[in-house]
This record gives sequence, C-alpha cells and structure tokens, in this order.
Amino acid sequence: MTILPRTFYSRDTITVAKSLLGKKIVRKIGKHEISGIITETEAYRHKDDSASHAFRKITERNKVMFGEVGKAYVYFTYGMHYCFNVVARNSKFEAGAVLIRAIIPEKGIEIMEKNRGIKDRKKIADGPAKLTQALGITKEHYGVDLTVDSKLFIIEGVKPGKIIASPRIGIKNATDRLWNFKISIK
DNA sequence: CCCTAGATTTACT
DNA sequence: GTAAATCTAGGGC
Repeated sequence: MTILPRTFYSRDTITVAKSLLGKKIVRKIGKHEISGIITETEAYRHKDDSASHAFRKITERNKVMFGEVGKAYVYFTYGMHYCFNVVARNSKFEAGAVLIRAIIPEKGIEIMEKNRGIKDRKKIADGPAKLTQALGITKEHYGVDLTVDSKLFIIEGVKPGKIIASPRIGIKNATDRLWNFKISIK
C-alpha cells in the first residue's frame, strides 16, 4: 500500500482531479476497513471559477481550501448531505479542491450497506452524498490530513482507462468548463 | 423510463 | 429569505 504523498496534491487542480481517477479511498472505523476505487471527480478552483465555494472569499466553511493541500474539505449542503473534497492546487492559486463524486466499493461492502440501508451495490456510492454516507464521513473529518495512515486517507490504485470529460453537475455558473472527469465502470 | 416534491443547514445575489 | 457542488420515494407514462 502506498499513500499518495503531499506533492501529488500540489499540482494544478484539474490535473489532480484527473490523476485521482482509479485511486483508492481507505476509511478505517475501529477494526473495520472500508475502501473503494474513485471513478468520478470534479475540479473547483478560485478566482477563475465562479462555481467554486472559494470564488468570493474565504469563510469559516471553505477556509481549508486555502490551507495545506492533501487535506479533506467536507461540507454540508441541501440540509441533509455531506460532500467530500480533497484540497489540491499549484502555487498559482490561493484555493482549490477536487470533489469526489463516485467510488466502486471494494472492501467493507457490508459496512457500506449498513450505513446506507440498502443492498444494491451499484447504487451504494455512485453520488457525492451517497459516498460520504457509505464511508461514514461527516464534518468530523473536516481538515483531516489524507497523506497519513489514520482513519481516512487515499492510496495508489489501478490504472484508469479512457477518461471522459463533462460539464460539472449541479451548478449554474461556469458550465462551459469540462471539469467533471470519470472513467467507465467495467 | 421521466418528473416532482420534500428533507432542512449554511452562507449570502 | 432563498438558493445550494443532493438523494429518495412516489406517481405517471
């Protein structure tokens, strides 16, 4: 197992979003280990990106996007859902993060089924809020360092095939940018 | 298959 | 006050 180093995240946010495809998220809860392969991501940057939470200014919620790369940015939205991002940017930007939108369950599938209350493996973590629920990610994980072996981190995974670029989902601004990336599921 | 409504915190056009 | 980087259940086609 190789944990992705901090330097992996200190590149352009778009590059990191594409590079994260095929990598694995590992979540440890007590003695249980849950993991999944990342299949869909989205890049969010700073002043050049009107759809980003960091577009206007730094706030209590988004401040981790301005902090050290390789950390978790977890936010709560629509009154019910958490979404999980990884802080990533190069030195040209003051803020940036990659939203993890979907994973393929690998280990600990029983735990995910329990967390989600459903058994359909295809639907267990195929959306940003589904994935956080399946992995048990909440605001407790805001700012967690993902480059050290603790309860939540990201490791090397499989080599992705063809990457498909699309407009980002659920936003109204900057929809001309193809910053949603996914790999086809076998 | 497609569409709609409702859940209800956080931040601010 | 209301829109938001969303999901689910339920009804119609």
